[in-house]
Amino acid sequence: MSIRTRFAPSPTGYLHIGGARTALFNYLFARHNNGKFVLRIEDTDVARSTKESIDAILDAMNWLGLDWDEGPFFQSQRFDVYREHAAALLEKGLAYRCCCTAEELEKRREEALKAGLPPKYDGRCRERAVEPDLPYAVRFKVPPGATIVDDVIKGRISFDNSTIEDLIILRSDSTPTYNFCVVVDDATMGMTHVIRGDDHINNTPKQMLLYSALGYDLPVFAHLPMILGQDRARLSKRHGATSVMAYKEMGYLPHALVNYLARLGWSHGDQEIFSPNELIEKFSLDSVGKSSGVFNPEKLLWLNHHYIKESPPEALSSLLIPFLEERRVAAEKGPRLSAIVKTLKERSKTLKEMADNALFYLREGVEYDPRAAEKFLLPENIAVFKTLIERLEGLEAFTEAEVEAVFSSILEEKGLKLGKVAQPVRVALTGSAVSPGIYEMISAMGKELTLKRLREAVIYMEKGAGV
RNA sequence: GGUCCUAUCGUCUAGAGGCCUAGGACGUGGCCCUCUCAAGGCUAAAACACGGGUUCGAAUCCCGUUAGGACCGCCA
Repeated sequence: MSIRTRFAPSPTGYLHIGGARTALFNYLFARHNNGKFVLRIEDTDVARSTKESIDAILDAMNWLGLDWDEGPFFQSQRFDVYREHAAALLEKGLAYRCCCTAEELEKRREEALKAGLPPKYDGRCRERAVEPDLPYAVRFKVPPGATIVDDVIKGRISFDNSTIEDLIILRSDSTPTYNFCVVVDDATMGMTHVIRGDDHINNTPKQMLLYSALGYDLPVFAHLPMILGQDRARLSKRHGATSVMAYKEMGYLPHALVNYLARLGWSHGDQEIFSPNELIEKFSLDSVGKSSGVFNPEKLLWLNHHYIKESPPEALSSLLIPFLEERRVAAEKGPRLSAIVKTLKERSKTLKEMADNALFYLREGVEYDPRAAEKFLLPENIAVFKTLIERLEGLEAFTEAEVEAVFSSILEEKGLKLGKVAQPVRVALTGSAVSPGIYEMISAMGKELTLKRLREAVIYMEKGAGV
C-alpha cells in the first residue's frame, strides 16, 4: 500500500517552528517512501480561523519548500461528511445526545478541580431515556476496557478507558469537533501514518476508539517529541521568534531552517549537514528520538552561515536585494552585486547582516568612524595614497591579483608592512577599521569608486595636516 | 489533582550488553594562520540524574526514586 501522510494545521495564527517540524517530518516520510503528502486545514472553529492565517501558513510551507501533493482540504467544507458519521454513531447507539449546557459543564469542571477530582464529564445524559426538547451536543460513548497505542516512536502505551471522558463530537450548533474530524478525515482520506506532536498522545486513545466505532482501520501513529524553549517549557513567543516567516525576515535561508529542524529530534549518525535530497533519502522514523529538545538559535545561526558560505554569490545576490531595498540602497547602482556578495559571505551569518555589511559599497559617500579616522587617516599617509592612486589608475581589469601586485610593489619600494598601508586604505574606502580583505574589496568596489574615495581621503588628510 | 511521556557534555545528538579511559556538532577558552574582521586549522574544559536489581560484564535490559514536560474545552 502506498504511504500517505498529512500535515493538518489550524489556521488560527502563523506557521510556527514546531508545526514546521511536524510538517517536515510528514513530508520527508512521504517522500522517502514515494508516498503522498497531504495538506489539510483544520478550520472547524469558524470563529478563530482566518483567511490571513491560511495564507500565512501556505506561504511558509512554500518558502520552506514543503510541497504537498493533495489539498489543501478544508474541514469547513466537509461538515456534511462529519454529520453523516455522527448520525451513524447515534444510530448504532455508540453516541448520545447531551443537553448539559456549556455553563453547567464549566461550573462542574471548576468544582471538580477544586475538590481535586478529575474534571471528567459524569455521563449524566448517557442513559437518559427521553429526549427533552432542548439544544443538545452529541457525545461519543466511550466503551469500557483499555486502549493500547502502538506508537512507532514511543512504543506501546496503555490507557484505561475509564480515564477517558465521553467526548463531544458535535457541538450544540451541530459543528463537529477536533477529535472527531481528525478521525473521519484521516480515515476517509486514506492516511496510513499519523505523524504529529506528542502533545496529542492523550488524544490518541479517544481517536482509536472512534476509528473502531466507525469501522475504520487504524493508521500507524508516530508521536514526535516537543520542541522546548531555553527554559525547557514548551516553545512559545516569549522564547523569541517562533514564526517561520520571521526567520525569512531575519535573513535566514529556508534550507538552513529545514536542516536545523530535521536534526532537532532526528539524527543520522554524526552527520550535521544534509542537502534536501539527502534528507529525503536518509529520513526514517526509526531514528527519531523520544525526548523533547531545546530550540537552539545559535546552532541555527551556524547552519545559516554555513549555507551562506556554500551558496553561489549570484543566488545570494537576488535574495539580498529585498534586504538592500529595506535599507533604501539601490543594488544596481553600485559595483556588481555578486562581486560584493563574494567578499561578504564569510562574514555574514544572515542576509540581514550581509545587507548591513554591504552598505559601504553602495552608499554615496563614506562616513568615517571618528576613532578609525583619527588613528589611520594621518598626513604621513598622503604620499603612499598618491602613489597608490597613480598605480591603480593604470590597471586595466582591476582584478584582485592586479590590485595585490600594485600593493606589493609599493610596499617593497617604501619598505612598509602591509598593515601600515591596508588600514588607512580600509578606512578611506569603507569608513571603518573593519572590512573584507583589502584586495578583494578593492577589486569588488571597482576602479572608479576606489579612486574617488582614495582622493577624497587625501583631501581629508591634507586638511588634517593644517590643523 | 488525574492520565501520559521523557531522562548521555550548557544545547542538539552518536551509542541498540563487551568496540566507551563515552564519539560528533553548536557554543565557550587557548594556540596557529593573518592587512582589520571573519573564515579555516589544531587544541582544551564539559555528560551517561540517583538507588536497587539482571548479567561474567551495563550509558545500553528491569524496578523504584527524583526531576522535567505534555494533556485533561461545545480549542485544535
